[in-house]
Amino acid sequence: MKVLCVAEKPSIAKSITEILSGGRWDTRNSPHQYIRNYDFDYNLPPPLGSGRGTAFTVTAVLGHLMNSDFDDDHRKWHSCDPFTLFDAPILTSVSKDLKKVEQNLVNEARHADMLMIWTDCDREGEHIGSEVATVCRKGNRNIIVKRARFSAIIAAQIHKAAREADDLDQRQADAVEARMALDLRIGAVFTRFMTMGLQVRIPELAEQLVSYGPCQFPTLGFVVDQYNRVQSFVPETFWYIYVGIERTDEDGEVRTVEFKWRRNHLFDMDIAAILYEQCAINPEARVLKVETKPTTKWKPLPLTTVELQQSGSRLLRMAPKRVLDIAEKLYQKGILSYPRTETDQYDRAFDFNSLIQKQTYDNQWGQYASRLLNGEYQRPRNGKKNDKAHPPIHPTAHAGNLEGDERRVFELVTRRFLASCSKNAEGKTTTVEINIADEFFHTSGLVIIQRNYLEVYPYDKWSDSALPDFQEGEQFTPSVIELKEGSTSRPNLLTEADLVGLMDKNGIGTDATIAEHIAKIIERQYVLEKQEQKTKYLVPSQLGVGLIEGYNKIDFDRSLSKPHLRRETEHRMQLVCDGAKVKREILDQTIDEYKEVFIKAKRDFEIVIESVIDYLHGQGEAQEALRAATQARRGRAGARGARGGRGGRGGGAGGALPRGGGGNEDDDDNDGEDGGPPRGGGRTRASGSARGSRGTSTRGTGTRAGTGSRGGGTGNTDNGNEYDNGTKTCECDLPAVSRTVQKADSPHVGRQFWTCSKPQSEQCGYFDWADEGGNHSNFGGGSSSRGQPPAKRQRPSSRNDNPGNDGDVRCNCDLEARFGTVNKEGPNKGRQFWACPNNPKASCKFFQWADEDETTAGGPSGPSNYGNSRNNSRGGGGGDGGGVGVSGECFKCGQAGHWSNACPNESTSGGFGGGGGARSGGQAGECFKCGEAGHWSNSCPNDGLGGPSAGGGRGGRGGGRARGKGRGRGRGR
DNA sequence: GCAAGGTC
Repeated sequence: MKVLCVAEKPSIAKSITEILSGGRWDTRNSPHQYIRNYDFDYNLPPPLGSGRGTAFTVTAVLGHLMNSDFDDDHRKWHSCDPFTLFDAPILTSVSKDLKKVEQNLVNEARHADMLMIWTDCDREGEHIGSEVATVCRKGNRNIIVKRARFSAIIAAQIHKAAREADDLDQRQADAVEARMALDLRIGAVFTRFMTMGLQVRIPELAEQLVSYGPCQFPTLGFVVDQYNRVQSFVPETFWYIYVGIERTDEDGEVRTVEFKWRRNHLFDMDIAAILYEQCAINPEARVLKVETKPTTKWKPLPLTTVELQQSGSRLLRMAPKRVLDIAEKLYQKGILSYPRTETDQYDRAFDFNSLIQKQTYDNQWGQYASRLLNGEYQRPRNGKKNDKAHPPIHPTAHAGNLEGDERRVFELVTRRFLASCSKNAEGKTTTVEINIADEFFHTSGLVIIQRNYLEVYPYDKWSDSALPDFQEGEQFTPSVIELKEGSTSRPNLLTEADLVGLMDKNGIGTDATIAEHIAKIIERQYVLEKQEQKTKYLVPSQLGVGLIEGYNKIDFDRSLSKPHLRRETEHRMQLVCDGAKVKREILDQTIDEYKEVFIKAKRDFEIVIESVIDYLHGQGEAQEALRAATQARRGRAGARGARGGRGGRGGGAGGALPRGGGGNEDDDDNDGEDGGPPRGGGRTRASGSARGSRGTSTRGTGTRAGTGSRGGGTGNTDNGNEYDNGTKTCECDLPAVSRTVQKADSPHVGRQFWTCSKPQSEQCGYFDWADEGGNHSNFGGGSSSRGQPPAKRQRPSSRNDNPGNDGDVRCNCDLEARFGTVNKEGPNKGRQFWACPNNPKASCKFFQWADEDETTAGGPSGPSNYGNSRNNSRGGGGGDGGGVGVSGECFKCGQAGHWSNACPNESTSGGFGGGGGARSGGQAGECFKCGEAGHWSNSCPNDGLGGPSAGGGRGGRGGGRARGKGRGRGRGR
């Protein structure tokens, strides 16, 4: 009996060998330079083995073995109409550079009785496993194929996986096959169509590749959206009372202590002026409270791939892709752990000691490492993510001879590791509250008691700001009382770190591919990098904005530039994994939908062309602004013009985009270097001193929150901006505010969190820790109900805005149900419910009242304890207080549980479904250059006659959908 | 000349 084990990568093959062999094995080279074959005996008990020594060989592949492409008739760009690629044959073969890997498998399988597949336990791994099986059967038709499932490289699990190996899960492999086919077909169809369509019409683009991909386009969409947000921002003036007092501090130096107004600032100048006058007339201040509390600055969480890319980009100012590439190199050198991990918690048995020991030799952090070993060590915090395959990224050796960027990445990872093994920083915050003429003001100071992790982690800033002495009851007259004017400030463009966060949250790409997608849209010149002071921002190019704006003008049901289409694909893959659908069904359905999108895009492509031309050459305000925004870089790129590769770095020449703001890595308000994109448009900027202009509005108090996000909370996510852009939004759909835990006896004192901005009595109960990434949707976890091992490559299959749903209420799609409250006037107003989180088309229609026994609902699961945890986490009842709330009712009938376009109470049929019919549609067969049928553009007899007749509305699916647009985007100037 | 997902 001989067993051939195949892992997804050489490192895992080695780990498995070390465990199963008990440390004694022989090793042989394979035909491939990176792959070795390990031989040893293992006691594999019945039924799989005989219990006696079984000959084991462990080897590996290097990820996917096969690649797919179209057949010869369709591979060449001008050989066919792009539309035919929706249905053209796809050939799958072993990639050229992996032939030696294939050869090794065939050789080894020849002598084996059983193939045991040890690929990673996720969908992609299952598919790689099926490829391995296919190849091994070439060498041995009768080989028995088994699948070992393990969720961590831990001895007990690995032995168990070997003994209990079962079968490959064809459903998961099918789901991946569907994804591959869809990505190839859709990418090729749209890329060829756009490239050829734009090339013949726009001379500057004559050699430009204009690609479309289901990940790259939403990525570009994020950049354009934020650019538009910046452009459409209108600053608002506000007024506030400034109070300052000069005091002598402990060192005998006179300094001004500034007090903040409890009302923060007012947008109504008249009211502010009245309140100011009262203070000016009666300026005596009285100290109401002096309170000193311990405060903590939390050490960073263990490092994931996404975090590494974000913090590398932000702190080291390197492109995320470069950070990851370097980490990969360091991994191959054996000094960093595996750099692609979603895990931010360490296993219990993790050996911190010896790893810290290795760092004691460093001349920068060596001493600190020694101190950790001598008693200052504290176990790292646990994050919420665990891919069950790899630990957080950490140094595995000391490397004193690195240079340049390798050195910087290694230093970041190592300092982060040591910081995570340290104690939190501790300090004391003193808050002083005073009142002047019934207005309240406060100030606070910080005294750091123990820097702890900060000593080794200079990337986090926390500085002393001790206050002079104040006594409760003390009275004094401030040195300054002024009415000052300020204005809300423009949001920033996205940084690469912001974009990584957005993509991660919206399920675009995986931890390993996110950086590549960003690099791709830069390479395609959809996006430019713009250096402003220390920070590099992403500006969409004229081409990028032209494309996105052009497509946005076409009335698609699902925008090509938003994340929803990709999410839908993910969801359908899950349906295949769960057995609810078969591969063919989702392929047919998705391809039909994309055909429809394509037909529409083709029919209206003139709109896109004009949009691109407009942004390249037009004279409008928006066009000028964009030109100015990209000008600085163009100048640097010199004579290379629009095409010419990526410009280098360098000092930005300003450009027209106002304000960049410094990097936010130094932001003391942000615990750590994580954090999403700029928070809406709400930052405020003070300027000037007392001034007498008069306003007329009668706004209330508080910071204006700028553009916010997430549409109106009424559900249908087909259009608008309703992806997660990192701005925290509470259940009232208002921008959440950041606060700090103040209770001295709380274990979380000093920790920051997000909460509802309303007064306490009206709060919706929204809550989110600021240092936990703030993503309250459950990213994967047990992805399927069928008990598969957890996946390494997890991703969200849908959004869920309920902070309390920890997964115990699931809909029929096996997604975490969405929690909502009926807001519509009627008998059910205020009642809470669970519903399928999916968009209407894919919804399983699951619905369940939160206050009813779940057996009355159509739901499959829903343990009966859903009420407790939910209500607790939402702040213990108290009513929603008439806020906008999470609404989930149909527009037409007012009932919850479905959207208006799937309203069962609607008499008209609605016009969904569609399907079929459009396949021919008269779309195939015309030349791109002249629009005539019967020849392709490369042999166009009418060449040189001008543009194609892109319009015409030929064929296509008639019978349009009776669906309102309601897009409401635009610039809002 | 297209995509996205693995991996060295």
